[in-house]
Amino acid sequence: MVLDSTPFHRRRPLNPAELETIPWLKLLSAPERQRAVDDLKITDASAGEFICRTGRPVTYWFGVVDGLLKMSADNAEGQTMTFTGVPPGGWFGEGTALKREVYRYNIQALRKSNVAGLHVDTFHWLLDHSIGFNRFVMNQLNERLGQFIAAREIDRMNNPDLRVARSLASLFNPVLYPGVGEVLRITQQELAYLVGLSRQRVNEALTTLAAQGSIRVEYGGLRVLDLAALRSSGLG
DNA sequence: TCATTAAATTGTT
DNA sequence: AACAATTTAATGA
Repeated sequence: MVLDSTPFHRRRPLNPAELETIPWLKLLSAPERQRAVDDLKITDASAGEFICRTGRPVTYWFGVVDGLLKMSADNAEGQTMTFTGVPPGGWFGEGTALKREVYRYNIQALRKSNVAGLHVDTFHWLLDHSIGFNRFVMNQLNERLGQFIAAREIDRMNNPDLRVARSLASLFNPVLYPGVGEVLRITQQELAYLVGLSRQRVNEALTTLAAQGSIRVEYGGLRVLDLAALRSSGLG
């Protein structure tokens, strides 16, 4: 295993199409955007590769341009607990970047992904200069708080169909993950890793949800038909 | 561009 | 966990 905590030694500038996927860029003024674009870098992460690890000092604020990442942490018993998946359009680590501390979780690529990074110094410069950026970060923190509260409920649920439904609803969150849109590119195996169920059970749950009309199962991905139903199914 | 082959993903047991 | 069926990606003419 490599000592580097990020694959960012292979970084390169972003092309225009990749810049388009970054939701907060359009909230900045021209000079602010210029500064951000000058600093932004992108890299390929192969499946299984770590973007950042627990305990490493914060160097970048990260965002998913393409692919799928997994956020997890190791507990005292040495077991890995998965918090959430991070699909395209998602930016994470702002809490840690704010405090310039160390990463409190591992971020690992579930499959070959493109990950963009903004240096933590530029992150702070934007916080000091851009109201639009501050709004974005505040909104982001608030939305994620709601997501983690929902995640606690998911953990308590014993019904696998509901677990899958709620986890999917999180991944389809248009505020946190604006790059996802109608179709989420995720295999049933990847979803199984995130939810903590077997692939067979996930397949069964997806079939049930499809029969209810809230999603459609496609090869290599899922299409959301009724996000509200995913969020509230099983509440009566 | 098309046909063939390999790889990935899904559905089922 | 293993298997067959299906879909996509890769290859090369």
